[in-house]
Amino acid sequence: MVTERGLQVLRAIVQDYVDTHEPVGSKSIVERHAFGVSAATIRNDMALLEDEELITAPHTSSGRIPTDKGYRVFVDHLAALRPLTPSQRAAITSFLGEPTDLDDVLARTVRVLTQLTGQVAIVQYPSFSRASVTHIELVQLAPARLLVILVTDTGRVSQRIAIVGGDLDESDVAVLRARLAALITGRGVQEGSERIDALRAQPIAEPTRLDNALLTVSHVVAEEFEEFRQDRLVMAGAATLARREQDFRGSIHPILEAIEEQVTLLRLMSEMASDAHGLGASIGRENEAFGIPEASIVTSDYDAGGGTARIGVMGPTRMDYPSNLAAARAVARYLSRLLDEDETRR
Amino acid sequence: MVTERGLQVLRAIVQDYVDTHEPVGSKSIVERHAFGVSAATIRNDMALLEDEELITAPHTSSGRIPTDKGYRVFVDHLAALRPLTPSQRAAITSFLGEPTDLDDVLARTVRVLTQLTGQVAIVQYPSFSRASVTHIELVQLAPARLLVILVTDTGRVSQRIAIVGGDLDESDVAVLRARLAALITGRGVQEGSERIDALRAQPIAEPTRLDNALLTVSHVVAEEFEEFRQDRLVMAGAATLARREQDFRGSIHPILEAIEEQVTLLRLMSEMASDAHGLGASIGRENEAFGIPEASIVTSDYDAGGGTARIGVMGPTRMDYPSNLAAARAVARYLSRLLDEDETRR
DNA sequence: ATTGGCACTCAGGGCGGACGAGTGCCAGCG
DNA sequence: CGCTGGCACTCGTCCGCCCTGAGTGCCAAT
Repeated sequence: MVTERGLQVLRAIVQDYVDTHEPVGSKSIVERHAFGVSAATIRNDMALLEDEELITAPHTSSGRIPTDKGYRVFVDHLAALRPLTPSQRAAITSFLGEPTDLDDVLARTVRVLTQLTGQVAIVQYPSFSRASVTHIELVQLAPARLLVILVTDTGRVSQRIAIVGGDLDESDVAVLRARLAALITGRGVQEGSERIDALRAQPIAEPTRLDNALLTVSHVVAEEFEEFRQDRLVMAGAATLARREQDFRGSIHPILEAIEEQVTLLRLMSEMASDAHGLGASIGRENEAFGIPEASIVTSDYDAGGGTARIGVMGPTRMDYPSNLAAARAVARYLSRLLDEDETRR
Repeated sequence: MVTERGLQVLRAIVQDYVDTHEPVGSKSIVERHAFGVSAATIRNDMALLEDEELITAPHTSSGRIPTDKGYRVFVDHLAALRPLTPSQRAAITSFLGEPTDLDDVLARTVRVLTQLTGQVAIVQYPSFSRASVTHIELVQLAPARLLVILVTDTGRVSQRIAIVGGDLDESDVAVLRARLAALITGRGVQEGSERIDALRAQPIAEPTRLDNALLTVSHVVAEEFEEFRQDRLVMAGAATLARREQDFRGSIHPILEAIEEQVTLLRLMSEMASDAHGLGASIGRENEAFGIPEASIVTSDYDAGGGTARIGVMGPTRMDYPSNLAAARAVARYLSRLLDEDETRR
């Protein structure tokens, strides 16, 4: 059984290892931490920790490094979030500045988060599945080309081009616009999407030119709804990975792949659990199914327009969890407040 | 003076070095290439090439590697583009498939290019500075919030939110829309931008509520014009860099930085010269001012809506120039054709 | 101009010993 | 019973050494 002091030893090992990037020996622990016991005692504790697979020795006569399980115990029970420095807080406020639109806010957010942590930062877009459509607009670009614009109450705008079969005139477009508006404005994404699908499924005996156009456009609208339903990510800080090359034992290739793929990370971010404070962590091998078994991600939930989404930090398993969690939480809080103001002002 | 055979030796060195990633010795040259002379003769030629700083020896008794200058001579005088294999050609057509809008086409393009070359691919958006505005649309999201949408004849759509001082009703929005439309539809980006600036500079003695709103909105329009004037890039294949880590002597950090910065690469891509065939290359230290002295970029121009833009491939100085140039050219040609069809069909 | 020969250089690999950080274990102590 | 100092042991790392081999530059001969 691991004693209370044993856990403190684990904490010390995690902290020192993250600090120095070198296996931690019993002697250096008694030097750097005031345990009030001798190195031999620490060694006994370490033997127990090793039995529990919380730490491991890279080779027989070397210090110990935490296992993934050790990190897990550390973040769950031992980590006290490291409060941000005043200058870090200042950085958040000044960086985020005056927001214009959602894209802009999130772009700034991801930059401030990578700047604070020195790691790859990830920001999940608020889920739009609960959003509702406030406007649909058709703009005729050419006789047979319509720009289809959807706007939701969460501030997201999406546009897509529809190429209809035959040429339309202005009144045709007006008719289409009115019909679609009646169908989906004020509806939630889910409901709107269903109504569009129903419309498209409905067989028409002798479709007019306009019916065909309506079908084409509603196909495009369905695609846009599909896009709404998919969450999106914005990321920054990939360049910081190069500095941490040797932290990823294999190579940074899987990480860069994951960044480029997005979809994988999206799933990972969505599936992670978060605690009562909205914080979460997924450590090392826990991410194996996502192709990045040597990376950890810490996340913090934030509120956005009724729903909730996540921001996170991705780095080597051997990252500084307390600092990164604290940074994510601070930025998430600020972001929630910002979006809330935005909401009320709207 | 470097002889004709000397240049052939340079070509052999470049080819073999790119192939093997190891310094090339005189003996291996006579083995792999049918020069019909002895190794000693090749050595004499190599000594001359070294005098001209076209090749260099990493250490006293080792084979030679090309210098940046050597690569330059190679691409300018010695490189015959390596034709694509049929399966590569097939990949281009099948990947690009049926285009929907510009964003989509370019996203596919960049993916096919990174897939063909195994390097980082870069696609420059067509320049919109010669484009003209076909539509301006205002959508009222909230009493004091307008979504301002601009559409150009090159198919680009931009949207931005304007927050006006006071609340507006529907007729107010209609007035604004009409005034702005009269001002800029049909105008080129340059001219439209000037007219907007003129409007904003015009002093108004007693501005009405609507005048103020017009000013705010036109400010947003000016920002959108500014965005049009800035070119954009889309990139892919960053993950391939990890495989090539040791090719970049220092680290891949500067490359990742450049990818994340975009602005630098944009300038680099814009400033590069291209030859009569629309091909260009910027090699190693020639990119020093852009922070990536160990990378090369090869580009090919493509035609898009009257103007011309570039696609390119970025990789280590020691890249396979003939293949990459050929791939860029093939994709650029296909892209030009695609956009041309698109244009005529519009 | 080309070539075969030859002495020379030097990076890289393998080997062995010294070093030292760190461990496990044990007997003794409070 | 937990803690401690001591001690033998392990093993990775560093350093110097030598050897090998690829490759060079130079030169005299053709």
